[in-house]
Amino acid sequence: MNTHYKNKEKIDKMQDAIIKAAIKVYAAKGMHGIRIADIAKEADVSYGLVYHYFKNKEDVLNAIFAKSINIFLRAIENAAVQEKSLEHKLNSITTFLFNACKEFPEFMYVIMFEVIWTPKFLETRNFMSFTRAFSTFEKILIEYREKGELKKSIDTTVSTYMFFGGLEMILTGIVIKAIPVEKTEMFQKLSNSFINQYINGIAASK
Amino acid sequence: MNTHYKNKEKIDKMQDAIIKAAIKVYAAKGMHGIRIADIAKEADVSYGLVYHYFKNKEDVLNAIFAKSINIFLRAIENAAVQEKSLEHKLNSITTFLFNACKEFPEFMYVIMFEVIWTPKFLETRNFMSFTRAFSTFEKILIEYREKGELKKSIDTTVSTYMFFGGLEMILTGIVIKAIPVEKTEMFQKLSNSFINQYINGIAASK
DNA sequence: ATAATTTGATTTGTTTGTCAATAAACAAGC
DNA sequence: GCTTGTTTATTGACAAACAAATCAAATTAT
Repeated sequence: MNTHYKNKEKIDKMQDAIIKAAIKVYAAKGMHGIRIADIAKEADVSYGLVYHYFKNKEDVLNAIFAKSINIFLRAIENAAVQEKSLEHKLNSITTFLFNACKEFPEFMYVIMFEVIWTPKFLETRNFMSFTRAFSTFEKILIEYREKGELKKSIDTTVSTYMFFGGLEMILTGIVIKAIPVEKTEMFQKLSNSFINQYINGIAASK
Repeated sequence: MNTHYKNKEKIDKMQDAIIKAAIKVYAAKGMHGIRIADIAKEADVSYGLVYHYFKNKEDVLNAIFAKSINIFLRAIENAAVQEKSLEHKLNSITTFLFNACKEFPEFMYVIMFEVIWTPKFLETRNFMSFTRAFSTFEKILIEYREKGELKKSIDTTVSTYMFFGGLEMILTGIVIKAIPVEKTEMFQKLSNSFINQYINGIAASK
């Protein structure tokens, strides 16, 4: 029984190491260019060992997907529950993602460029968790609209998509270095600008 | 001389037909799954003929990319020049893209899911034209900010990314049918909601 | 008759997934 | 705590599968 646990732990560790390597390769070569041989090399294990821990290549890819998507989910659902004001909730989500961009750029790269928009992904139940995130967010908006803090006229679906779309595009800009971020404070500044414009719009107030 | 012209025309037509087929295959199988054999079949030509009109597979992909990206560019740069008010400019861009979604969903699918976020794409000068579109848009915002129609405090880079990001996400939602659009009028409604929220934000006015 | 187009079978190259051999980890008996 | 047997991890060479690119032959247009 004790040994059982140890084995499972070891297996998990090894799988994780391989996935980590796979993500690195993925980020460098993309969905198409990724090769088991490269993953093995990056993980510093033999070719065959990858097949000891994963059934096949698809299995590896799915593992990447599954691991990736959970980052998003937890951040959003946490924020939905934990924070009090709308602004705090939004800030909690964006800050989390901006930090992830800063700390695990390769990881975020994979999530944003490859995982989300892959046809394979769109078919899996990973996608379901993605839409769940969207609807969790939309519920927050609806709640605050009913409280009177948001315009009665807004289409919350559109708002939801705008939030994630806008955020994703900015994160993308950062990851591909189209938006330069020299100092760490810049992240907070970007995050604030984003939320402020999202809530208040860009038009000059009359 | 005359024959020369005719040849060029014919070649263009053939290349176009193959690209069109390639886009269809691309939409169905993605960057990874696309095979010359499938393209040939879809275009109803022999395998070898694809290699008569294109140097190799990469050449075909590049042709897809190049063709795709121009749609975006023209819409944006047209709007920048033609329309008068900011709202009209924005509306011109969104309407164009919403219509494209309606009329060529496969095409838009390829552009949004595959072309834009492919590492290969990010390296090419296709990407340059993409950033050019962004900066064209940003210039519009700066112009109207100076006119006093937009808040002095906005970060125009963030606003630009929010616009394209939000728009892209909504278009994505439509293409993958996460946002259902039964009637054609819905497109206009979505487009209006988007622009209105983009300009005025979501917060209730005090 | 000549040139341009079109074909698909063949070659060439690459990558997956298998497998038999080896090493390490572990448990049981002495 | 040492020996032996058994299971599990690890290796890399290899075969099978697959898809790209080539090319000589056939067709069609001029």
